Formats: sequence, C-alpha cells, structure tokens
Amino acid sequence: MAITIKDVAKFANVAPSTVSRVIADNPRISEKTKKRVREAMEELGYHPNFIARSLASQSTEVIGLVMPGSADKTFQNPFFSNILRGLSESAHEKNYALQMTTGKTVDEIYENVVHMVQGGRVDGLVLLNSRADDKIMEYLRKRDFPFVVIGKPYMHEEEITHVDNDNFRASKEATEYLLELGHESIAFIGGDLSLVVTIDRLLGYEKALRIAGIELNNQYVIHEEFLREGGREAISELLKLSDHPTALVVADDLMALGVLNTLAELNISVPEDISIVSFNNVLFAEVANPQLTSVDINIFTLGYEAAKNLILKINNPNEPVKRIIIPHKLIIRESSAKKH
Amino acid sequence: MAITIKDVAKFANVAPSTVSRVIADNPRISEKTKKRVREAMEELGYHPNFIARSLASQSTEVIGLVMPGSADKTFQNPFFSNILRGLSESAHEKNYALQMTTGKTVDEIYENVVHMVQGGRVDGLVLLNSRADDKIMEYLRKRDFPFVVIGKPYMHEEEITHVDNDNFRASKEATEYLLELGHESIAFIGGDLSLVVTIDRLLGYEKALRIAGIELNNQYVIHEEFLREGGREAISELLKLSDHPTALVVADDLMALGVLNTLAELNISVPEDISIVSFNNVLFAEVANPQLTSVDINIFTLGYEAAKNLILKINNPNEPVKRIIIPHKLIIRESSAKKH
DNA sequence: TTGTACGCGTTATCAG
DNA sequence: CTGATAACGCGTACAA
Repeated sequence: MAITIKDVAKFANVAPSTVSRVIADNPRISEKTKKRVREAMEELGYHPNFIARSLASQSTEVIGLVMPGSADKTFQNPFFSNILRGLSESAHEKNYALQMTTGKTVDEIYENVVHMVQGGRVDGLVLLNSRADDKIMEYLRKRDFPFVVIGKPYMHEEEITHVDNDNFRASKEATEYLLELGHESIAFIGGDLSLVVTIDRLLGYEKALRIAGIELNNQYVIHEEFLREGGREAISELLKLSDHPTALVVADDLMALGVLNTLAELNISVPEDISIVSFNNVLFAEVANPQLTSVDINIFTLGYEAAKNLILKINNPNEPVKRIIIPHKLIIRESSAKKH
Repeated sequence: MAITIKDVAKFANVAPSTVSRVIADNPRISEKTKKRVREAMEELGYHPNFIARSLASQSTEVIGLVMPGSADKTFQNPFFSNILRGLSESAHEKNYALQMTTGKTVDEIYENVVHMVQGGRVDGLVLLNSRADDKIMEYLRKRDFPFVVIGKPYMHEEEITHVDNDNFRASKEATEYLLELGHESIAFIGGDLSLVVTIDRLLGYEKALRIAGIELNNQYVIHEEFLREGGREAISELLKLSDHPTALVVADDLMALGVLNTLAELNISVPEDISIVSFNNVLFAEVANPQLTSVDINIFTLGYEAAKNLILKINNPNEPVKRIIIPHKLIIRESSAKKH
C-alpha cells in the first residue's frame, strides 16, 4: 500500500487534517508547520490519492470527450487529431486529464455518457459535432451537467456554451469565390443532414447562389460521410447527371480527397474541368494533388477554446453561456480556377 | 446528490451490502432478491459511483496512454490517430476507459506519470515509442506497475511485455527491395537515434547493404524528427553531398512527404531520379504524389494488442511477459523504380 | 493555529 | 442467503 496522508502526519507529528491543509496550501497553517509537513511528504515520497480526493471533494479534474458516432470513422479524419491536440493542450494547462468515450452506435455512446456522468468519472464533457436529435445534450441539460459543444447546437443555441466557426458565412464566401471565377453550375457535397455543420454550410452555399440569381438544383446537393469513400460516392452521383457541375463546394478535405481520386481515375482534370473548394484545411489539403483550395477553420483553436471554457464553467457554475466564434480563412491553392 | 446504493437498499428493503452483491452478480444472492433489487435500481435510476467503487476496490478500470515527447508533435503524425483507434477499440471492448497524459518536456511527462500512478488514477499504462534513456519505464518496473510498451524496450526487453513490429527485418527487406531495383547509393533517414525504432530500422538497413557488399557511408544516414519538416531537412542535407544517393529508406511517411515536397521544389523527380521507400503506410502514403511505396506496419493492431494485453495483465498479475510481433508488409507504389 | 470526527459511496470481512 | 461493520484515503465542519 502506498504512502497516505496519515503516514505523513505521523512522520511530521501533526494530524492528518493538517497535512490535508498543507496540500491545499491553507493560509491558516503556519509556515513552520507547512515546511515541516512538506519535508515529510518529500521524505516519504508522498503523492495524494486522486480517487480518495475525488470522492471527498466530489470532483475528479478529468474532462471527457464524447465522439459523435462510430469512433472508428471519427478517428480516420485528421480533423479529429487536431481537435484532440487543442483539447489536450488546454486541459493540460489547467491540470485536467482528458478521457475519451467511444462507442459504435449512438445508443451505446449515450449509455456510456450516462455512466460517466452518473458514475462521477468526469467533471465535464466536450461534445463533438452536434446533430439534430441529440439525446445526450438533452440529458446533460436536464442534469445541469457542465458541457460545451464544438459546433453549433441544433436546439437551445442561446443556452449552451459552444465553440464554432461561422460556417454559414464561410460557406457563402467559398461559394462566392467560385462564382467570381465564373462558375454557375456549382454543386454542394456535405455530410449527413442531421449534422448542424452540414446544415450551416449548405445554407451558406444556397444563399450565395440565390444572391447571384442562380436557381437551386436539388440534384446538385449530395450528402455522404466525412470520409474519402463519401467523396467518391458523391462525385459519382454528380457525374451521372446529364449536365455536370463545373465547380464543387465540399464540406470536408477528406471527402474532397475522395472526389479528387475518383476524378483522376476518370481522367477529369481539376481545376480545368472541375474546380473544388473544400473545408478544414488539414494537412491533406496541402498534400493532395492538385493542392486543395480549402477554408481553414482553425481546428486546433476550436478544441483549445472548448476545453478552456469547459474548465471555466466547471469551476464557476455561474459562468455565463458563451458562443465563441473562431475565425476562418479561405486558402486558395490549385484546385480552383476560372471557368473555361 | 445522486442516487446511492443506500437509497436502493432502503427502497428494496435490503442492506446496502446486498445491493452491492447484486451489482457484482454474486451467486450467493437468491434470484428473488436480485430481481427485487434490480427493479429498485431501475425504478430509482441508480448508477454506481465509479469513484467510490475505485476507492474501495483499488482499481479504476481506466488505462492511460503516455506519449513520448511533445504531445504537440506526436499528434501531428497520423501514426498516432491509428494507434489511438486501436487502443480505444480494445479498451472499449473490455469496458475500460482511456485517459491521456501529455506534457511538453520529458521531465514534465515523467512527473505526470508519477502523479497518475501514485494517485491511483489508472490501473495500467501504455507507453508509446520507447527510447534509450527511459526513466518512466524504470520507475514503473520498480513499482511493479502494469504497463506495456508499443515498440521495443531499450533495456530489459525480456522482462517487459511489448507490442512491436520486426523493424529490423522490415527495414532489411525494404532496403533489399531497393537493391533489387539496382540501387547502390541508398541513404537512410530516420528519427532520433535514442528511439529504439530508429535503431532497429537503421540496423536492418545496414545489414542489407552489408550483405550486398556495399560499403556503409556515414553521410548517408540522417536523423530528424518524424515530421514533414524533418524530411525536408534530411533531404537537404543529403543533396549537399557531392554524390547524392539514388534511393532512400525513410523511417516515416510524414517525413517522406517532406522529402517529396522538397524534391518537387527542386525539380528532382521521384522515382526517376530518386526512389523512396518509407514506413507506416498511413493514408498519406497513398495520397502523396507520387504515391509512396511504404511498409505497412498495421498500426491499428499495434494499438489494439497493446491495450488488450495491458488489460490482461491488470487482471492477472501472473500473466507472463509477452513479446508480440505484428506482421508488416511492403506496399509497392509509385515512389520506387528501377535505377536508370 | 491545529486536532477530532464524520462523511463521500463502495467493497469486503465476518457473523448469523 | 443476508446484514452489520469496517475499511479505502481524503476534505472539512466543529472543537479546542
């Protein structure tokens, strides 16, 4: 058995509670005693037991990350590592540990969240990619459990702290950029329509077209998974149409990559035949051939701010609800060009 | 305050200890009582408190992941997400949670590990990328704390359970492949020499050359970080030499990507002027231009087996030490060709 | 300024 | 088969 607070107390000739106070740096303890106790801790190699501390203080100093769907798929997108990097750095700065929950199905994930929360495993949660039918959010709200959302909540937007981009504007700008290049047949490839991020980007795209006086075409809007496969399928659908689009707004770099791959196989050149603008600007965008014009959404910062504000909220229940908008920026590369 | 075991006990008219036994599905409790208690739990919406359970049972059902160096850099390499995917899936299957420790410096990471271990936050640890001077491993061994290593331990290899590839053989084969293509000036670009994986791959490379009767050239061996920047710098070094190599063995895809980028800028073509074989076969390898010939090391499986065997060890202290070798396979793509 | 005693929610031991 | 009761290690009113 490891060294406990009692051992230290005995060694330093004080009561356990005094040791506890020294750990908390309680000002009511004399410097002399503090010094003596600290020496004892050093001498014995004492380290506080987190579990016991958690039980007594009802807080764990752990935050959890909830992934939206199949962990397997989420991990494949570099978007995720960048989010994780931000979360991790932020948590680390505040001495919080980061724990992940995974699950294969929505129900399984929900169960895991309930277990974590009721089981007191974490002090707060970061939710990734909110969707329309979010049971988890509902549950957390009902229990008044601290959480922040990365992305925009589908409902109760004004009452939930979230970190997001202005996806509507970003998508509108991306589409306008393609319009300026002379494109008029512009298609949109997004994720599942239950994902708020897809909705926002779709609306921005539509708005830009409407302003330009271009009629919306239902067949030009495709929804697939945020994976390479998704992109491949989406472009295949579009190419079946009698009149292809000459430009695409793609809601994710990895999807765009799939599009590129399929087009390359069909000997359709980018940007000569089809221009592409995608989102996220992960490393892939730069590495792809041709390099992808992509909207940088500062993924790291999304994660960083999410964790930071969650921890703020955990430590101050009266922390006001915040909507944090992370800036975006269109990075122009080789995949987009003037219409021929 | 949430529902506790006591509330359930009262509701079901039994003692708390009985409820505890029902949770553990203790066979000495009558089915009738079990049913009654379970109904009470259901009725009250009871969920066991993990923290209290951990304190009493001295186990947390959490495993930790220790990253080797700057988390910031580690996250950038897709190798990491794949490891994480494997760990996560395996942990999830066994109902373990996964927690990450990060830190900017080696000392900071060491401190965090000590805190986690002594603080009883985790039941076991997975160590990523062992290096020569591993204080952490020494510490864990001294405390007899359960851990497994991904990669090969530098010391006490026979006494530490680890999951690894046969990097020596993989590298030897990769080099032999280049030799078969007619190359004789083959350089090696690896990570820091304190990383065991670098050592193994370097040795395999040297072995292949020696067997082929080719003299080793110190200037042909470069060590940089497993990042794109590292690759860029490495190839720049090599190109300063009066006689460049015509082929490269690169210990990491992301590095190889940096090499490709730099070569492209200098109008040196791959594979016409220089052939490249790299390691890991992450998605980048396939996406790069030209596509990278790369040794697939089954990253997911490395992670999966690591977590699996760690949990095995946690639950059975007498579990024998294991060395688990994950198979590798050379995937030939466009970056390698016969010497002109 | 410091010590005593209890509670946090479980599990485990020992009776019965 | 079930019920008291004592840990588990720490935080914290309340006392002194």
